[in-house]
Amino acid sequence: VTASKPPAASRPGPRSRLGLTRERILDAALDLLDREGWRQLTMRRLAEDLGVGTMTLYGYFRSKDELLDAVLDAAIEKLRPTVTGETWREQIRQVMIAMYRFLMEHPGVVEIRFNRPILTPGALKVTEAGMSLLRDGGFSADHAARAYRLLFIYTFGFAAFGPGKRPESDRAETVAALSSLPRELYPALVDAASAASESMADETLFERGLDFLLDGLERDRSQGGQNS
Amino acid sequence: VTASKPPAASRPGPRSRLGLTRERILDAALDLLDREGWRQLTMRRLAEDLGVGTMTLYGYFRSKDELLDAVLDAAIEKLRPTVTGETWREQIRQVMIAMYRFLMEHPGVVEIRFNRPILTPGALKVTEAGMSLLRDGGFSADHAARAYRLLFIYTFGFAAFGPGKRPESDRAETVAALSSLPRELYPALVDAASAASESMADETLFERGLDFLLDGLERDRSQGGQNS
DNA sequence: ACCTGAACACCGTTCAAGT
DNA sequence: ACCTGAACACCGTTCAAGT
Repeated sequence: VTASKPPAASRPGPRSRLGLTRERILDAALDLLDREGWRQLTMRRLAEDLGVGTMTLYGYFRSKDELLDAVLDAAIEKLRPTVTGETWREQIRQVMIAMYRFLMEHPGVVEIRFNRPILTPGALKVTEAGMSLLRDGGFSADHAARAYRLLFIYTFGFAAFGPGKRPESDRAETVAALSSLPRELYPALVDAASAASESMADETLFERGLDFLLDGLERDRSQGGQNS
Repeated sequence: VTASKPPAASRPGPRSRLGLTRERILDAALDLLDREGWRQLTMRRLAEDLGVGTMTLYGYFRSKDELLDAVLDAAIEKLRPTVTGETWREQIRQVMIAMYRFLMEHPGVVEIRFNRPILTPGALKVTEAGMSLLRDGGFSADHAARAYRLLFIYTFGFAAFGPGKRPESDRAETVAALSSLPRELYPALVDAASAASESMADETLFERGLDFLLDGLERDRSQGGQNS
């Protein structure tokens, strides 16, 4: 939550005897997070992966919270959307799709973000980029902030609650469970479950919703400052 | 995840010597969840609140996971949207707004749902209701499933990542932190932060995005089965 | 039949000590 | 200066025992 922590540069960590650096710890942490999930990312386990004593980590990060913030920041640095579109709409669309794909590859990032807001430099950079796209596209500061927030929430929400987070086997189980429900009680659900197998790909659904939101934002924008 | 657990009726728990029932436990759990959050909801703490030994709870629920599922199910039972609209659009809109408000009042529900999908009877009932609204409105099984999923994900995502989750003091802090960033690095962000104080209310933003999605769904529907 | 304390295998973190 | 084991206050849950 604190935006005014000592930046990484001013707090390089110890001059390690073990070849340990903040960066190496963060890499190992993101690895563990992506491979085994949020629940397995413990200080003890991470230290074990690195072959050091648990408490050694506290020489590089004051607490697990600080480490998690740093993991997020380092991960987000890897999100560098290539923006080639010509209109604000194409541009922000590319940004959001890149963010969605990024979050799909790093589900742990969504989980961490879920528990607390991120105001870390890397995250701010992304927000700044998106917002300035909108400003350049003719949105007022106010309007741009709302539009970005809406798109951001949508994208994170999709990454968090959309399908595709779980492995394929889980999904098959779910479809099977739904299909076998009593049709008297859940007619619409059972029908939908049968149709679900050949349903739209997740990313396609994401993009469709995204386009709906962009349609709306575009309409609002061209009508000038609407309400509020 | 399992949809075929023994329903509550067939597993009434012990004939308590302490006046304890599944229901009383669930009430206490939801209370604790809403008041102190997901992290405080521990078996030990819950037992303490109820004035019983920790292990007593395991006579009523096989595990914490099973208890959480039951908490969710009980909570969702309280979500009974009053649907007075005449068109599918008005109807599903009312459902989603009711869901959003419900989730705002019970943030813990979002947190639990985040960690695993819910296929509990209460949750299924809500889905069934929403889906059949759409079917009645002329959506195909396939189309209705996708539309509902999109709206559901949006609503949960907004409840999870939208503002308003945290207390007002946190938000003020955030705005202050953003405003004090170096304007050279984050011009759009700083501008937006200053404008943010008089920004749109959260629920208004939620409804606006919701309407955008509904606009899109309506357009698709009247154009008949689009792609996929 | 219902309830429970002790114990086990885990957490994050403090503290005092090692080199 | 860098690293760490022991210890503390927590988890969920098993197990054996109480009534």
